Amino acid sequence: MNALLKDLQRQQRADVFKALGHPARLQIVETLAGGERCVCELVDAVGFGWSTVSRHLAVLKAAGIIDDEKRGLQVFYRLTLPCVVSFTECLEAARSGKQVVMRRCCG
Amino acid sequence: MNALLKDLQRQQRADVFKALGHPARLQIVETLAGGERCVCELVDAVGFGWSTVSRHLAVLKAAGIIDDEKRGLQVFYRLTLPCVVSFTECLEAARSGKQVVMRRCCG
DNA sequence: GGGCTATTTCGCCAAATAGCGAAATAATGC
DNA sequence: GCATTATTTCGCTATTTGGCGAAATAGCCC
Repeated sequence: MNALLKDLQRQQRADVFKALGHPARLQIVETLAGGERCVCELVDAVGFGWSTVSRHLAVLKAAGIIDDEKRGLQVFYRLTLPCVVSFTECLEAARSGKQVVMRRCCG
Repeated sequence: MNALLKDLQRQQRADVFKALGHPARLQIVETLAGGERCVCELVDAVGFGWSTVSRHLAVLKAAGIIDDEKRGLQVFYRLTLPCVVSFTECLEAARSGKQVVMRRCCG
């Protein structure tokens, strides 16, 4: 396989990780694990200003982790990569030394 | 559960993602998936200077993703969270639309 | 169209990150 | 102890990130 293509793929995967590498964005993902939410609910959940939350959402969306849909005045966000949640559970399990079987992949 | 404790846990998980959110570090993890490597091999693999690679390794180690062991003059690094590799495969599968069952968790 | 509400974009500043090369550290062999 | 080799730490600079509030945009209702 072409090395440049591999570099590009790696960069895209790195972008996914980078997007998840911030507590506020992780909390957004956690919240969305419970189903779609409008921005107002996410602002409540993470406790930052609207503009800040909006930019965090844009980062997650650019990485392909979430998706949005406008309905009326509100924009609703939802997880497109639910395996992220399985993986965070796996990380927690690794930290606590518990044995856990990872759930199904998103693919 | 205590909210501050939750915040701390979230920060730690975010640190894991953040550590993985750089192509050079992702390439290091990929390389280590094939077994332990000394720093010189990793420098070859990622194509940056020694000091830069060393700092990337420190970031990965601080996040608990890799571990090191000094033997003689060389320092060998190895993966402590191999599920990271399963997860990146899952991400790749999600991108390409393939169905994949995620392998066992690290815990 | 005008006013209201939900959300995003912009411009700013402070802090963190990523690269480099030089200097410091550590283990080995003479 | 001194030279050599492998690696890390330090000091520097350029770039990116993350917060904010103000302004811009978009949909709805009158």
